[in-house]
Amino acid sequence: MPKRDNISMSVIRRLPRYHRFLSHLHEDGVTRISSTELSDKLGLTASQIRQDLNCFGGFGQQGYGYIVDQLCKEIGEILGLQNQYKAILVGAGNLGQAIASHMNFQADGFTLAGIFDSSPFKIGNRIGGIEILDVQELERFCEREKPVMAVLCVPREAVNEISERLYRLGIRSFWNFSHYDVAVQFPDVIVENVHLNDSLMTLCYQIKNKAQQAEKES
Amino acid sequence: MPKRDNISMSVIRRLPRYHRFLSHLHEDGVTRISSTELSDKLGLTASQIRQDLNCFGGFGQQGYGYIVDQLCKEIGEILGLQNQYKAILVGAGNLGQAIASHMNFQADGFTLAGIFDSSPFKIGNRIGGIEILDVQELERFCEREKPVMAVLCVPREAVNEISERLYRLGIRSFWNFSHYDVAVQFPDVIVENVHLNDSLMTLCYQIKNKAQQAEKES
DNA sequence: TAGATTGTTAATCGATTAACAATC
DNA sequence: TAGATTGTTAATCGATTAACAATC
Repeated sequence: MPKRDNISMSVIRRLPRYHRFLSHLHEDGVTRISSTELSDKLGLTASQIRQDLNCFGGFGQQGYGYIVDQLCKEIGEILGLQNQYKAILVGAGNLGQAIASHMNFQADGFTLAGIFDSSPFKIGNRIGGIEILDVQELERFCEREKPVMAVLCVPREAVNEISERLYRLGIRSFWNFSHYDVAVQFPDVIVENVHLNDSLMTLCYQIKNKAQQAEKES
Repeated sequence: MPKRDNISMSVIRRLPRYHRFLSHLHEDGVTRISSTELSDKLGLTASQIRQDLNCFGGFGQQGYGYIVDQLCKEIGEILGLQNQYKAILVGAGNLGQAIASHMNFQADGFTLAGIFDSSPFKIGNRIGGIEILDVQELERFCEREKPVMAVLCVPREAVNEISERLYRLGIRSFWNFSHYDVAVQFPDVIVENVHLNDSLMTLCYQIKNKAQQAEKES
């Protein structure tokens, strides 16, 4: 029940953080919080928090603040975490295996339903109770299970081929860990990129920049 | 040799992507490119690309465009990739191991100099030629090697303790994979967060939102 | 030179912050 | 009721886009 229709990605990207903080507050037994207190903890302005929340509805009470538990649940619903969208993971290398075992997909709105790799050394192994299947099984699996999202942990050379194949199998959303941008041209595709290299380079710049600033001041 | 001093993070975060595309173009034997061509490939405006680059200098030639190879190197230098900052990784669980073996730190401006864990089952093992050391060795190691960056792959309960300890050992920058925000209060700390859960939740929202839009239209 | 494309200034757009009336 | 804090409108700030003169 959004009040507005086009919520900007800037707002959306802050919601998981709100959700996380609120769930911790709840765990710690905090029952109510004001936008000002929350803004202190998060390093944002109270104004921004109220603006963000009011994109979706008036969750607070004037003169009182927000009920932690309730607000947390509301944000969870806005994000759609209860949906448990069916996902598959393709590429059970180092990173793929780590993602499969380390992430709590359930808590983030997904169910990991299948893992695929092409290496005979990996096929048949299990990660967190899920068997690694041959990529050749993709077609059969997708027809039966109809997953809606694919985690891409394949090497960059394989990204284009595999993403197009998955598109043909009805998958319209990708969580992409490969070092290259998914190039599926179809307009109805959602891609969330996790470019670890880009993130690391950004950190490098910040370090370099700080050093330069310090140098200049001396 | 930046022309301006305060480059916004919006600009910085686009640089690694430019760098990546240009290095591919270079590999593919492309020698020159115009901002318009580049903007097509990247899904940005030509204006934005020229604005971004001109924060740092005039790297192009009027009437001609940019020399791919040269521009790529310039961006690499802006990012500081040649620095090879010394880094350590703390927490050799699933994710930590994957990061250590999967990432090419060298290409992104860093050298991975040490890996630390507290589990006796892991200490002594090697990841990509680097031995996993006991976290108790941190003090000795840091005094000797003076790393400037730490990759945090520890569970959330440990983040605060470990980050403060690393701060005391002179580390001022963190690449944080733990599900919680690094809370080091000191102002001279640089934190680059990789919140995989947040990313996944954002993807969940986008899927939910698209489904709702489709429903409304029917 | 003519054509192309940059570098840069000005205009627009969107996101954040400030202010305050509404109201619990 | 008085005090507090929201929801919301208006003001500001920053980032993106458009336009064009400079120049290769």
